[in-house]
Amino acid sequence: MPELPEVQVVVSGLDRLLPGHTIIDFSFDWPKSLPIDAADKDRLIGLKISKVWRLGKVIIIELGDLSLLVHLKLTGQLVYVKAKKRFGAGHPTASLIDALPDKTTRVVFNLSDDARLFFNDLRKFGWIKLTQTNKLRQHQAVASLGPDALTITPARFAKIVSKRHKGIKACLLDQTIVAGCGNIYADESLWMSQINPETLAANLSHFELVSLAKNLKSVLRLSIQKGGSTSRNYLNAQGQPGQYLNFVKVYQRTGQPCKRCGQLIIRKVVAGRGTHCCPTCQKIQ
DNA sequence: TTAAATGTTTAAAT
DNA sequence: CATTTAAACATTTA
Repeated sequence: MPELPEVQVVVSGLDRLLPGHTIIDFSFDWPKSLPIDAADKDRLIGLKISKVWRLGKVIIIELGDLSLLVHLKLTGQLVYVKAKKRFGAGHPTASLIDALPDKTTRVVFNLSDDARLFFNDLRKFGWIKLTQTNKLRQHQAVASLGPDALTITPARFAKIVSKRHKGIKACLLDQTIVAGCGNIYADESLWMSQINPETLAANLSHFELVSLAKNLKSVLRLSIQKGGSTSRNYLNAQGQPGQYLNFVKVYQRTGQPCKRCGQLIIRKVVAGRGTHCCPTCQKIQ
């Protein structure tokens, strides 16, 4: 999925498009994508969307007293369609540009003014859950999230992370430590700060952790500015695709030269995820 | 055919 | 209790 920048891009776009629309009805063909019962379904009909925002990677569509929580996981997308206008982002598949619904469509919301919102999810890991807005932060999906990666101060990041006795990449991916970072931006920020992803967080210097936090924040901001990493088929409100993947330093550049020293980028599994790094700059082995 | 894919949760082991 | 690892979820593409 979509990490923080992609989620932020979706949220910003939808927050300009969805508020004011009422839910006329909706359907879903995969109950795990929208696990609600008939009573909950009735409660949603007729509600008006008030705003769209996020906590970590969880998208929140507020409908007054109720809210929908959306997690895109690895391959989820949200696509808004109204007449010829289309806005969507998430995993790069043809679903963002071809006719909808398609075979990855799990949920369709029919909205007022002939608008529709599609939740597509090829691998079916994503979900949409219903909660009361005033109990939002107690919902298990967001209750344990750490401070947001985009706004945490480098000093606070260093203080929190330095107490952890696990690998620094595992820390970056742990949403209870910092919320929002995922595999791409973990690799990118670790390369920028020249840190070995397997180093124990507690063994890193204060300087290194501050540097890592600064680089993580700057790469997240750059990606948001470029429309995220949905390189293929993401369309912003102006019909422009996400450009961030044109700027990656290590992610999916296995075998290509390091942009700092020329050594070939390697891939290894760290914290259970494919990890891309420069063996020289990041002192691997 | 095998590996890997922008994520999280859970069980089992250390 | 903290951490690590593997597996699970489900599907497509290289």
